[in-house]
Formats: sequence, structure tokens, C-alpha cells
Amino acid sequence: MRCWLMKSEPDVFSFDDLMRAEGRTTSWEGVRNYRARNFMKEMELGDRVLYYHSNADPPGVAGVAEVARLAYPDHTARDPSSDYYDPKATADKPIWEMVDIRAVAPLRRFVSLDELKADPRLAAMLVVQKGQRLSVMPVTSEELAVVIELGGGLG
DNA sequence: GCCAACGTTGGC
DNA sequence: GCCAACGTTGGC
Repeated sequence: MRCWLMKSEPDVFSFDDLMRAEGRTTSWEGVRNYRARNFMKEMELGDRVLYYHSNADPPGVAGVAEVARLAYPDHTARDPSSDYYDPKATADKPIWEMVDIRAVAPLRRFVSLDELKADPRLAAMLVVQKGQRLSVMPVTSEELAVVIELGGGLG
């Protein structure tokens, strides 16, 4: 069992949106970065995910989710009307994949990026490192536990 | 296979 | 809206 951090712009799809979604579940379409895709392909059912709000004020972790479906082709890559359309994707070679994630619970308190940066136990976390723009990245189980602790536990 | 130009991400 | 840090693209 591994742990991950996944970024979403709350204006597009926030953790609250995930909590309100049918089955508290959504497909994570639109990843168009090979490293991020490869991380999704490594995910296993039940892996814990820190749900991070990017391009937000402030940015930070809003809640915890879990992997609810293993990686499968991202159909939006083959939809010309989609923002995520990629003409190189074909039925044989979909190129891009996605997982489904399901909300577990919100943090009692939102944990801002500033708080993540301030905790020495999280110094190695990729998300606090400058210039790290991956939308899907691994975290250790220890880091996940620290973030939950900073958030006052799960709500 | 190099690398300059360009596009995107995402904090500020 | 700015811009640094990357990733991708495409000419050569």
C-alpha cells in the first residue's frame, strides 16, 4: 500500500465537490504528463491520497481520498471536444490513463502549503519543493500521517 | 540527438 | 498578471 498526493484546482473540482459526487467518487481525467501517468499506473486499490488544492488561495491539503479503480484509458484524450484532447491517442494506444478516487474524509482543518513547508518532518515532500509541478506524486505513509495530524485528524 | 522556442504549471 | 521552473516540440 502506497500513499500519494494529487492536485486539483478547487475552482474546477474541489474536495467538497468530491464529497458531493455520486459514490463520493470521480475519475481523475486530464493528466497529460508521463511521470504523473506512470505514478497512477503504480497505484493499487485502497491506496491513500492527499487531496491537494492547487491554484488556490491558499493552496494546501483539504482531505484524504483512496484509489477506487486501477488505471484505465482516459477517454477524454480521444474526445475532440475535450480540453484534454490529444490527437496522438488512439483506441490501440490510448497513451493517457486515469484512476478513480473516492473521498475518505476531509481534514478537520485545511492544511496550507505554508504549514507543510514549516514542518521539518515534511522537508522531503515533493510538493513543498520549489519548481515541483507534478500533479500526481508519491508521499510516504509517515508524511501522510503528519499531514493528517496537522489537520487535526479526519473530519 | 541536440537545443531553442514554446507552452504549462502553479505560487506569489 | 508575473514569472521561474519545467516539459514538450520540432528543425536541423
